[in-house]
Amino acid sequence: MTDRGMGMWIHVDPRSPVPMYQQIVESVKANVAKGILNPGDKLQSVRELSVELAINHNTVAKAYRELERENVIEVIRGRGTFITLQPTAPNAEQRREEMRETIRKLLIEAHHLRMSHEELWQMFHQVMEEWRLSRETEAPESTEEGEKL
Amino acid sequence: MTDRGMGMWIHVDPRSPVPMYQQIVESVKANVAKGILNPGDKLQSVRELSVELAINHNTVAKAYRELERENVIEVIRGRGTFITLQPTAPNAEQRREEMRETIRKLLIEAHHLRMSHEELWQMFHQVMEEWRLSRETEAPESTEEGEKL
Amino acid sequence: MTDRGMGMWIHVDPRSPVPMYQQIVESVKANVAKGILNPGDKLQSVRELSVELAINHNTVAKAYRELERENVIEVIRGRGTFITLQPTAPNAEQRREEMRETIRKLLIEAHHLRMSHEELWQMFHQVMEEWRLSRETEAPESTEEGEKL
Amino acid sequence: MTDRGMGMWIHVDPRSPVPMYQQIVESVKANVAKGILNPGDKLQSVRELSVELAINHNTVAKAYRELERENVIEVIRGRGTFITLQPTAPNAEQRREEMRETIRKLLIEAHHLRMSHEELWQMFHQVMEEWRLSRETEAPESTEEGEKL
DNA sequence: GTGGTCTAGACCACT
DNA sequence: GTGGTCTAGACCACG
Repeated sequence: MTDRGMGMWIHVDPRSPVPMYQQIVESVKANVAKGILNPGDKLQSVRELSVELAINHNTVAKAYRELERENVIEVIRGRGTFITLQPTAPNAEQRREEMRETIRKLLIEAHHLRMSHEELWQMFHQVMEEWRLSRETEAPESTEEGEKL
Repeated sequence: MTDRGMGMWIHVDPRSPVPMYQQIVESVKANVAKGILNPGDKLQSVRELSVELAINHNTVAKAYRELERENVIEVIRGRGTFITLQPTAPNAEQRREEMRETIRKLLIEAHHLRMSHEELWQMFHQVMEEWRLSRETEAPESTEEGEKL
Repeated sequence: MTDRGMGMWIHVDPRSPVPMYQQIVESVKANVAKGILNPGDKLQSVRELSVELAINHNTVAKAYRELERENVIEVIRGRGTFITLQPTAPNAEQRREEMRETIRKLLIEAHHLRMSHEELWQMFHQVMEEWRLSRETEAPESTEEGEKL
Repeated sequence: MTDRGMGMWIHVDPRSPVPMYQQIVESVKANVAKGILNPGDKLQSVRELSVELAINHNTVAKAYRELERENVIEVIRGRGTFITLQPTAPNAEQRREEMRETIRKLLIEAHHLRMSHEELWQMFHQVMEEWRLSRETEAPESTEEGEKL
């Protein structure tokens, strides 16, 4: 977005209880979902990203391996790592059930925060709108920078 | 719902990666949200519950401590533990923000599962309906069993 | 089978081109298939096995994680690692296709070793018989030693 | 099978975890086993094949070296590379033992996929039949195209 | 006690 | 240059 083309979009908080490798996984997936990272885009190498984030390369490698398992990225030997061209999500049904479970937890949390279903509904709506807007703003029409698959 | 009045509604899975104390916390909160547990209802003592679930009492104690911190239950010394009569949720604004963050993660996951926003919307709707129904079914009009505050 | 009940059945060759963590994975799966390790049996802890094999604990941990992903073992927090009671193999269809591919490679290799299909057939038969025999010999009727789930 | 006589039968996937040079080796051996390539047939030169596959020529050279080591092909200086006329497989006994080991691994995998020995047996049978059929279909009675040794 | 995460630094195979 | 594996040793959360 700013100086390096692809490289500015991941932040990791070492003090967070969520493991750093997982923060990386989530960051990459978020960037894909937002259209900041598109199929065929090249990611930084494990070592590059580890330097950028000032963390160990093993931690980045672990994140990349997990992303590969989820079919979000693919590794081309000796060339680097790229966003998968034809993504397919493994375990789709199981993951949908996990999403439902997450929604149930939101309902529980809403109850404890004394939010009505109406308010929760509005929150859904609002976040989805924000998301839609940010997608339109941040996603480049066509990336002219950065190597491609 | 069966033999003990209150006590049958918690299941804990030691195989789950989510810590057992947190499973208990979530179970209790779910029961409150569903109306199975109501303000003033008495909970089992730490020892009772630990026997019931066949787990270490420290684990149950940790869960109760967390629930107390969240103002879901209150301990009356010498009498026992009860669902808070006038619940107030601490850190409300922060927790609402966490809910928004959770919704954002759902949007990301939906993208990777190639779900449209329509479909996600339907999933929200469906889960909320199920929830409403189960509330009406499971929640006793008035609990006749079990000690009250 | 000799001194420690469960603990003698894994060997790992650090000079092999196949990664040590994968050798462990294969060893465990072989032991399960042979009936040496049965559902509910406890495995050595990550640290114990790493000492036994004189390798780093991270390597063992990686193997155990992979085995857990394949539903061969399950971790019970704070208690240890056990052979899954109700195993289910994920990605079954894909793995069957990989098996077919392996068989095709055997056909190719047989051709280059100038083996007739008849001879290959005999090799299959022979190995399966050996296997059946070793299962009957090595599998304990009931394990009296070692902790159980 | 189409335009170049010999040259269209190798596909290499840079995404695969198996090294590209080894994919080439396996491709060539598969073509020989299927009768698509026959003793005396000429292979493309290293440069030609590297252009065709759009990969580095060192990778192709490495594959050819491995094939030569296995006595599948032979290089005639100044004339080119040919399928060996009188193939002899080095390390035959060791390779047969590796085949047995592969079969053992299939037995283990079958167990974990909850396949009976019957089913595995059927899989063997089925793949061998498919193979036989494809041999009869694809193998030219006599190759009329392409240079010969 | 259990497994999970992380670091620092090494070596290797592949392209 | 790429990612993959391994070691040695540390810290943490959980039960």
